[in-house]
Amino acid sequence: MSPRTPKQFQDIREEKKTLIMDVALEHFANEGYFKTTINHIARHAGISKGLMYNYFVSKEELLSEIINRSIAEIYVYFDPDKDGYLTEDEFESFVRKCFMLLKKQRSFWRLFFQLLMQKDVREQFLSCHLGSIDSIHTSPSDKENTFLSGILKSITEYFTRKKERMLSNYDPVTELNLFIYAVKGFAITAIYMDENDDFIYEKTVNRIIEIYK
Amino acid sequence: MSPRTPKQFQDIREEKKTLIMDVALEHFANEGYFKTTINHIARHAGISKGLMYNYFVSKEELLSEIINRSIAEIYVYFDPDKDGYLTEDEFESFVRKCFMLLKKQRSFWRLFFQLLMQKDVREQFLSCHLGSIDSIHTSPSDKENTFLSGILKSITEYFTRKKERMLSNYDPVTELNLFIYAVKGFAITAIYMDENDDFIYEKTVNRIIEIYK
Amino acid sequence: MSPRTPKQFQDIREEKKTLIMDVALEHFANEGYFKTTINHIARHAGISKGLMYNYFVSKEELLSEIINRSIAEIYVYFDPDKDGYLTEDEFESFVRKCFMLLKKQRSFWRLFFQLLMQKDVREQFLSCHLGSIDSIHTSPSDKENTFLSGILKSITEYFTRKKERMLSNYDPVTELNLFIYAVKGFAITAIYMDENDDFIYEKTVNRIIEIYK
Amino acid sequence: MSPRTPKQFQDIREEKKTLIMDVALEHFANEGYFKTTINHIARHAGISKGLMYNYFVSKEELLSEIINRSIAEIYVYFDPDKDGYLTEDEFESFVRKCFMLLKKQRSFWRLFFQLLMQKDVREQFLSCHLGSIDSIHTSPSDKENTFLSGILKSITEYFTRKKERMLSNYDPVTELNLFIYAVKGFAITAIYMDENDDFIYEKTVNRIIEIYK
DNA sequence: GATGAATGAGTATTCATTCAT
DNA sequence: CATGAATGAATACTCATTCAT
Repeated sequence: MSPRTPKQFQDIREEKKTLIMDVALEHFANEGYFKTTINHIARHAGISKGLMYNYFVSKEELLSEIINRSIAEIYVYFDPDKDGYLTEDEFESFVRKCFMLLKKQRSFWRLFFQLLMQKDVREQFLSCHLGSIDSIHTSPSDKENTFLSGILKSITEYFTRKKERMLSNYDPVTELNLFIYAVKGFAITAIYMDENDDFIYEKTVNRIIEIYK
Repeated sequence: MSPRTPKQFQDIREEKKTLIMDVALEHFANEGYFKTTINHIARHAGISKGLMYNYFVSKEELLSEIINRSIAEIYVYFDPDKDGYLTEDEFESFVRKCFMLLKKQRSFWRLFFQLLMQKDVREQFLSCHLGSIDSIHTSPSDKENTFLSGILKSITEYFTRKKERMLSNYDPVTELNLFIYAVKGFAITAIYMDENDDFIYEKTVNRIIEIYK
Repeated sequence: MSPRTPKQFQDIREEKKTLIMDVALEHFANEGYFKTTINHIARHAGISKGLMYNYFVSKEELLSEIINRSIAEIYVYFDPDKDGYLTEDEFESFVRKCFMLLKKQRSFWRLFFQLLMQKDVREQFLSCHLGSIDSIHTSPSDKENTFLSGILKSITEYFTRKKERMLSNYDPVTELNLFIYAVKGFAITAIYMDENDDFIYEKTVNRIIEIYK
Repeated sequence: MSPRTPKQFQDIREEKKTLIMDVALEHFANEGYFKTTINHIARHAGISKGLMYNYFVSKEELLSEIINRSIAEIYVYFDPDKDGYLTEDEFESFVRKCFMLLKKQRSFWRLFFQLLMQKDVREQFLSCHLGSIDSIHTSPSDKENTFLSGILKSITEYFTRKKERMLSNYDPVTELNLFIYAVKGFAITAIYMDENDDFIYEKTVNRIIEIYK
């Protein structure tokens, strides 16, 4: 009979928000952001259309929050308190973490690459995160982006250092790029593979480390 | 001012169809299939909305024909009258052709990867071509697909043969996959790079050949 | 810390009701009845949406009560225990009271004229008060409305009597109307003027009295 | 069988646009801008909802165009090629024209005053026309508005000149204002009176001219 | 009393597609 | 062939109102 406490309200909100975002991510990832209707999300989340707008001001903001949540997860995962220097073992660990994240966030990466493929969408939702995750190629100017561009810098240095241990015709930039292409290529392949095919992850990550460590 | 022959009519029709498809492809690739309206395409093609439906029964079929046209181009490009055996030089030539096509059909590949990223769209438009272009990973069952899966078979054999010339721990499947990942990763990167950056194409294709030939 | 008496409860209720009505009136008047949301009012009144419905059964009734309250204020202001006869000084006093009320109830009059301008709204909320405040013109049939139509009758008589002191071509009805037009015209102008521009009130009321007394 | 000519299309468009605007004005004026739905307008205009958007980009723009059309009518009516000087006969003619317009554009004026009564609406739709039509009181700063503020200036001068022919305590500004109040007051009364009550128009305009000429 | 989560009917707007001319 | 007016189903979003706690 007594009214809910603010804490209870907070909990309900948090829980529902998470539920909606989870459902929405799944549908955005599978059916596509544009083809997924608010109606559809609401129905699958077991709530009314109106409630959606109690939690998110618009479909766009729902997408935005989903992206930010996943990006934040990545940040946490990679422990930003690194100095810039990457040892060989740290490089290996970094690569393994990338593959781990790919598995953990399959749906997000499906959504991510999907958005990446549309000019205006990419500008609206991803520009603030690109220059980092998307890799060096698409927007080399955004280097001021601190966290992941920091990682990129570390890897670049790693490849430069590696050159000294290698043959003379070794071009660190091309090698770095190829490393990124391989990871990217695996990424867009893996996000559509059978979810439980751990074997190919293992094989791929091991071979990539073997080559580029 | 004699009346046009049936042949001329046919030519005009073909020409206009091509024009529409060109304009549509450009917009589909840049703004996205769903965000591009028929109206927009018609206006940019300099024709009326109604006429569009004289040439294509629906937006979907327009997309379908665009895809088929590009796929056909690829078929022609790769000379299907090969036996299955790939020499080293033929492999190099094949890789170079892939990169060539990537440049020639930038817009198509932008569209292609965009569609690939949405489950129902991919099923509707690409399933008949996948297992081939998309690579072995996504739909390994479509092996009956004759032409490009033939190429895939050739390359698989190529990598298997290569194993015999290499170290003992060499796994031809992983190596083949990595090769595909690299090409794919470069592809989705390149389609958004500066159009005229030939340099990076050159460097990348050379290094890939160096590694995998 | 003794439990509150029923009287205290009643007072608290009354106080809160007044607060809500004050806030609502302000927003209705400024942003418009339709554009003002219950949410907005509740937030600005520092209460919850749900509580609103503890005090008012609907948005419409909230409006209704606001109107009635202001009308009641007017009733009180004009001392209904008049006989019908209006002396010149009483006429002057009446006019000054009208202008006074205009200042005191600016927000209400803004709301009032706003509602007046929409047919169905006027019928729903104002019809029971019209024929009086709105003036004789809009609904001459409502003459049974006792209080303010009584005032109107007094003024009509006043103008009729005045005719006898005036030139022969004097038409009391036209003169009365013109008097009402002037007051009305000033009203809808004044409710949007700078709140503290007393000067123009003074000048206008004096001149009107000068002319029509 | 032959296709429509551009002229025919132009005519259809013009006709339909006018139809829609006429219907919309009527409903905006009677039921209110906010309460009038696009659906309602479409149904009463005998067209589909979608077609509305073929002619007007939004409900707001529909309103905007309606206002502009009426304002333009006013401009035409008042022959802007006047010098600034107003003779007594010109003043009379001006007043009669005002009353004429009031009759001709009853619906528009109902809409106009309705919009005037809501702060944000007034700013959005009327600000560009105010300072003139709305009269001097609401936005005295907009004097740069050329056409109707020109008229206002002429009338102001007219009242100033008139002062010289009158008693010493005559204040031209107050008198001008009272004139405007009377017209305004009549206006908001007349727009809700019986449409065919010409008599009261006649009486009122004659008396106003009698007083203020 | 008091809260705000939850609902759902309603609103403006879009767009592929049809069709009379 | 060619046009663009016309349609209507679908979509994102709003908001008064209800209700469990």
